[in-house]
Amino acid sequence: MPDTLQQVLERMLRRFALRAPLVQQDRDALFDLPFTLRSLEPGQWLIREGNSATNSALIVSGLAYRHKSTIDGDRQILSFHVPGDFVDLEGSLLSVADHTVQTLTQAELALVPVGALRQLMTDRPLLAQAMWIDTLIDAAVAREWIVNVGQRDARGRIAHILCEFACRLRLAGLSGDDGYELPVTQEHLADATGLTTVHVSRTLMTLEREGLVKRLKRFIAIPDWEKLKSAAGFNELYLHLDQVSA
Amino acid sequence: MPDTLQQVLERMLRRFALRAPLVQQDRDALFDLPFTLRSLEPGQWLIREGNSATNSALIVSGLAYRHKSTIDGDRQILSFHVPGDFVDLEGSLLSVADHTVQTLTQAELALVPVGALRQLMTDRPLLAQAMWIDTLIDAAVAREWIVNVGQRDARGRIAHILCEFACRLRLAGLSGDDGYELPVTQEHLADATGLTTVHVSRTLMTLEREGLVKRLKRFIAIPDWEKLKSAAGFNELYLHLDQVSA
DNA sequence: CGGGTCGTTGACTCTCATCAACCCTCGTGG
DNA sequence: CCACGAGGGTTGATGAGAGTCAACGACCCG
Repeated sequence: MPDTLQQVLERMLRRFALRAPLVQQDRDALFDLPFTLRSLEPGQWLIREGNSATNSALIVSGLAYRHKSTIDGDRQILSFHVPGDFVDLEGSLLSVADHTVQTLTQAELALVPVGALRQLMTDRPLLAQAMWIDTLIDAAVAREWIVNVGQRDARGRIAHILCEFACRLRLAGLSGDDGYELPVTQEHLADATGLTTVHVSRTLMTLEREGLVKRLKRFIAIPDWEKLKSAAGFNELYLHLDQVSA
Repeated sequence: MPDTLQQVLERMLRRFALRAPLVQQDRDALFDLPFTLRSLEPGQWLIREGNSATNSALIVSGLAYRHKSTIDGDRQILSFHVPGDFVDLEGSLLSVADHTVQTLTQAELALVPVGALRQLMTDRPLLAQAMWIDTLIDAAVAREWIVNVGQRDARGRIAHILCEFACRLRLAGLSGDDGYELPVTQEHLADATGLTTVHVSRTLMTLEREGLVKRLKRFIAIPDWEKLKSAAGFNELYLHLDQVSA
């Protein structure tokens, strides 16, 4: 068992223990889940819209994202996922996926068969509750994204998504104090915010000129967190951090 | 026990039974949940952003909606809820609400204390799974809304939300074959779609001129379902109807 | 009858999309 | 080692879709 997998599992267990009074059997059952490690190249599919899932995936390293396409081929990104996230837990409960999940970078995944997950959910209700909360937070983030694309202008949208990345990457241990590496093209940002790549570029330039962010390739530095937060109207309540770390 | 409550409960039980092999104890436990019936005027609050919930609410009659406000006072509506929906199930699992829930019309609610719900979730894992699926569908709808505000133009957004209402109100038994009563102001539609009331008005007029909808006050008739669907790019997959009725 | 809420319409403005050119970087292969 | 091409990012010119401001009309209720 490679080191990082161990770390990710332990972090998950700590997270779950915050949410319900787990007993030793819960811990055992969680670690006894069957899984296969898989290493994927950037852009490979985990789930395809219209299919039913055979596995749920725990991200060990790398990033993934979910998206949907409209009839006329426009893509909307629905969420990004970081190491420690259980992607597509809903796949084990819903018969058919309504969206697609793809790796964003090279990634290592622990694939867990949905059958084993369902069994775990019925056998260990407290674990099920803890996992349920993962999906609830996921939903809360989705709702904040509705606000993002529905109410904020381009500057606010980009600022907001940068704030969200800052929080979530820090929690995943992928961010230093000075900033973070964001392995995402401007096209991804555009599809996540409902803007065009051209306008994302302009907006990032503006944010940079205003001193709200600094960039070095895809490394994002945030010189003044409070200023960026207020440009974004960012309120981290929706991340439910009390359910994620102590 | 008034007649409609009985109907709503039975419909809920049938829905849950689709999702997990419930046994008699599950049914009993569900019906033994303590609750208080409450009748609310339009615009009253069920949940307030920043508070923690003491009850979750099963809608017996009437409509409700969830929303969030940005710093500068813009409101984004996140979802609408119809009779039979369990609103804010997440309130029993998350410590603090990240959004507000309000009645849209006069409504009757069965309020269930979160403690009893949590107990039910641990005692009856299959019921918990069935309820979990409610929240997963809710999340799936939220993701489709991201697509709606992120990718579609005004005409598509309004057409899409009208399609969604058509499906959901029909399932709730609130729609005839000719159309449905939509007890929603254009301001609500605007806040749900990220448009202004002025533009919603214009867009509805356009849809009407095109013959895609007919209106009589707030009654919406859809002369040609296929045409409206295609104007909306509507694909009902995201509603996961197989998990809602047989 | 008067006042409030809701919806419609017009005139004007502005943000963001579109189209297009050009740049940089990096990997590949001759 | 350099040429080439692809992917990603920046910039400019122009245009369209939606926002803003304002007036007015319809309806409902006290």
